[in-house]
Amino acid sequence: MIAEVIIDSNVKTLNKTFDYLVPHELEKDAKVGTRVFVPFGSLKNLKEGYIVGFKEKSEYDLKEIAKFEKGIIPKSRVELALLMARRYFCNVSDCMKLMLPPGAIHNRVKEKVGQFIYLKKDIEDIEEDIAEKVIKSPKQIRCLQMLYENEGIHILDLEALADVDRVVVKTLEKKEYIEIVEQRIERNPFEFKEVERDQKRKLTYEQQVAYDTVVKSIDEKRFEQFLLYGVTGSGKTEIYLQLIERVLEQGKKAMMLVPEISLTPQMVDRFLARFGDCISVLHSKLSIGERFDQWEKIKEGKAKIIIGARSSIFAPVENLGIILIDEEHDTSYKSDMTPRYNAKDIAFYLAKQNKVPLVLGSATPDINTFSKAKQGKITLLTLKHRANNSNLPTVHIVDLRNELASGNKSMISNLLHKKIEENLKNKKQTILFLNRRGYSTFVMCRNCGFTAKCNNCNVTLTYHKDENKLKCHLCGFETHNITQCPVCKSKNVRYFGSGTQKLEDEIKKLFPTASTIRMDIDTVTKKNSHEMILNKFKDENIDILIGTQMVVKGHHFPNVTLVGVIAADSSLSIEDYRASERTFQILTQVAGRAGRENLPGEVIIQTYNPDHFSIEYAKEQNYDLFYKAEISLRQRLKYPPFCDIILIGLSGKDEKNVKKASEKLEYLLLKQKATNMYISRAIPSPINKIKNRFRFRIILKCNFNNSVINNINAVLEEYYKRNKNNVSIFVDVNPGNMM
DNA sequence: AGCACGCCGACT
DNA sequence: GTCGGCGTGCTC
Repeated sequence: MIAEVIIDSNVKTLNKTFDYLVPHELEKDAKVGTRVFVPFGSLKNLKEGYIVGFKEKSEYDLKEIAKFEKGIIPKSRVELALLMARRYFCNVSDCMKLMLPPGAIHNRVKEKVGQFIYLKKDIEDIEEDIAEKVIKSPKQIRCLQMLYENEGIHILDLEALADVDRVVVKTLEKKEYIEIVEQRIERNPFEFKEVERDQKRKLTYEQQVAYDTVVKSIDEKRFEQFLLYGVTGSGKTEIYLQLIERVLEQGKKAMMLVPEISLTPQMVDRFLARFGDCISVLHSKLSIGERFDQWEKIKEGKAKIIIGARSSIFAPVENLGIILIDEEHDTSYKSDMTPRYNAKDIAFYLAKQNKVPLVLGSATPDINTFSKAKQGKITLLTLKHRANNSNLPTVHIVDLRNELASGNKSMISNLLHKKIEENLKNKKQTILFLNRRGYSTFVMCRNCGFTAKCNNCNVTLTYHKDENKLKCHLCGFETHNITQCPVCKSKNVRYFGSGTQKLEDEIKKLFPTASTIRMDIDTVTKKNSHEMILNKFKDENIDILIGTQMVVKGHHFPNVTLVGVIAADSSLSIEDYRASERTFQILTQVAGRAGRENLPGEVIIQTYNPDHFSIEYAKEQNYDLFYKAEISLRQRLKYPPFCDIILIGLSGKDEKNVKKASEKLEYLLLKQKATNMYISRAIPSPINKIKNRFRFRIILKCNFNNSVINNINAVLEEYYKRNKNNVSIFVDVNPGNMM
């Protein structure tokens, strides 16, 4: 028996299978997807690898597989990994890692075991011993009596409950009244949670139509893509819940992806309330051990519903009945690390394979998705009305140019100031949104023009006032703040560009009596802290919440009636063809935070571009008009969805080497040039140095299809065959950001 | 990536 | 003679 093995390595020249003999006695353990350890070359240590196939004969002089590991990757996932490697231009082993249980890569995660206590004698016998004073110690008696009701309790819980020491329990063990048994514990992230069970809600007519359409595809066991397009509050989640219920009734499982940030306890609670603990949640806040247990629960088929962020799409779920992607426009579905996959593409593949529906939901769909819906490639299901009939908030646009002209230099316009004041008086809450953390975005010497830059990256440093430090937001570099210019020694050093810290400072000055809370990466650090801040804001009725991106999503605060967008232009000015789309989406979402129940909401958007269409249509909260304007622009400029953008990035420590490498690659690409492909020159990336690595890039514009995939793979192969240098290359298809 | 191999100059 | 520098090539 000969196994084809993929070696665990990200070295490009090793991205192929190697043949190994399977020892006779282990033939039954060898399956596609088995993790193995093999002797490789002249390496001292065994190399990790994965079996991806078998063959009868081999032209090589074969070595034997040295070690097998029990855990295997399902065959279907191995196939997926092979496809992904080709499509995302990376090594198979990079993709295979996504399919492994969490923690299986570095620190070996084990099943968690604990000591559990069982009675070894009958209760009557024990009571007799107590009566006859065979045991006298009150602590021991308390301990035993506690066990009458709680047999199988964890040792720590017993100690706490009976208020006794470890020695007491151990003594009872020695006297053979109890036994201590080692058992596996499932690390349950829902522990201590008691959620009231919730009932199915009656669907509105619109919801019912959407539900019925998807159910048809479920019942007919047929792949179909749906876009559930509905404004905030139109009841998308209720449809998800009922579709999942339908799938469960048929004995199948459901997978739902959500953006990492909206994977909040409130959302999970809603699922727990409806379905109990047959759900499995995967997200970054879980410990590796907890994630490992969730993975096992899925593998064993105990989890019927899997909810998780991007990487959960690879969870080993069998017998899928539906895949749902909530907030499908969210950028977190695209990975910006190798493998640079898009979870939506993977979901599409899996749904098709399993012949099940794929439901994408959003209030502000991705332009590409909506375009497909318009073309009929995706079935469009529209929810026009808010299920609770609450009104959309009133949106005001403030032209910051006028503000400046009238002498207001603060970050808060006169209108926003007035509205905050009113809100404070009425004891209503306010959210202020500014998508920039820190105090000032850059520090400059007014005398000679020197700006403080990162030592390792070609970017300006951000001033953080609370630590009095300058920080690099790309690599984490920190240095002390400067008050004197290091070049010309002038003391005329000034701060420019305002972040959330400065905003908080200003608010405290303008409204000294108001309570504030700030939420950005700097305040969200410890476990659950994101949630803690939001709960504090809600429960303690804090007047003003100041925050970045993360305040935008998925929460509803019944007492928030005012939302202020401090600088709507920050997302508009980025060098990305999706700048308008991002701006519209974020403004619409942030507006959705205001006035959700019976209270009318108001939104104030401050901008230097009041006439920009993404701001205008965000004011009207009119996605359809925004789409029309944006799609015609994209068509004219030939941007997605009218073509795909492939970014080939090169980086290395030696600038000359990287430049040379990028030019060689450009040459090879031009030589192999497929028809209808635009190939840019090899040029330095917009940020040409990150973490001391110089960066060059080549951009391709074309229709990304099989022949393009073959083409690029062939070019890369030729490049790697001829070049051995310290330049690393990545290929990103429709990257999440263009920097 | 690692590691061996091989070719070449320097040095006990 | 032999030690070690690095360029090249292979890993089933």
